[in-house]
Parts: sequence; structure tokens; C-alpha cells
Amino acid sequence: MPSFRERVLDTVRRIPKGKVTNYGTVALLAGNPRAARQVGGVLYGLRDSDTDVPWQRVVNAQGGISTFKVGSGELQIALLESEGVLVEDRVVNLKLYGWRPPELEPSD
DNA sequence: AGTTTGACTTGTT
DNA sequence: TAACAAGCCAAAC
Repeated sequence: MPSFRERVLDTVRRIPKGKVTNYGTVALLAGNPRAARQVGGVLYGLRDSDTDVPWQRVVNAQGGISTFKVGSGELQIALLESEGVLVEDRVVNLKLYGWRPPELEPSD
């Protein structure tokens, strides 16, 4: 069984380009719906070698940029804008860009 | 081993 | 609408 950290990274890698999701959703897909804070903890520890992880596509439940690291917030916004995701006042419009994984969609 | 800490979320004032 | 408090749990100490 991969560590929680690995499952989080795998989940983040699944977020489609041009879309965003929130920590709680990533936590859910990683197997622990209540571990949203740990998702942040994992992303906090990302290194340059993890360039294949689109961490910029993870925002908080309000669509806001949660990074506190100096410069990371602006970097995240720049990366999102380069993917076509508009960021206004450090907040993403989840109605437009919010991504919901297929397995969470109602099967009907 | 027990304690502290957070890139969070949700409910209550 | 904004501020505050409590719950949450993997990792780091």
C-alpha cells in the first residue's frame, strides 16, 4: 500500500489541465475524506523533482489560493493563468473551473 | 510512546 | 458577510 503522500500525489496528477479541485476532494480520492489538511502538508513538502505534480490545480473549498509560502501564491496564479484558468483576487471561479472526478458523479 | 502542527472544512456567532 | 471555534488525521518532533 502506497503511503498517503503517494496517493495524494497520484490523485493530484489526475486533475485535468485547465481545471482545479479542492483539498477535500483530493483527500477523498486519496482515501481519507477528512485528511484535507494533510493534503496541504504533502504539497507543502513538494520538491522541484516533483514537477509532474500539478499542485497549482489544488485550491481551498472557496476556490481561494491557500499557499502561504512567499512567492508560491503568485506562482500558482501564474501557472493557472497559463492553463487558461482565470484567477480574480486570488480566487478561482469553481463554477467554471471546478473539477469533479467521474467516480463522484451520480451514476444515476 | 505521547504531543504538536497545519497549502483544510464546516458549523456557529 | 465576516470572524471565530471545533473537528480532523498523517507526519514530524
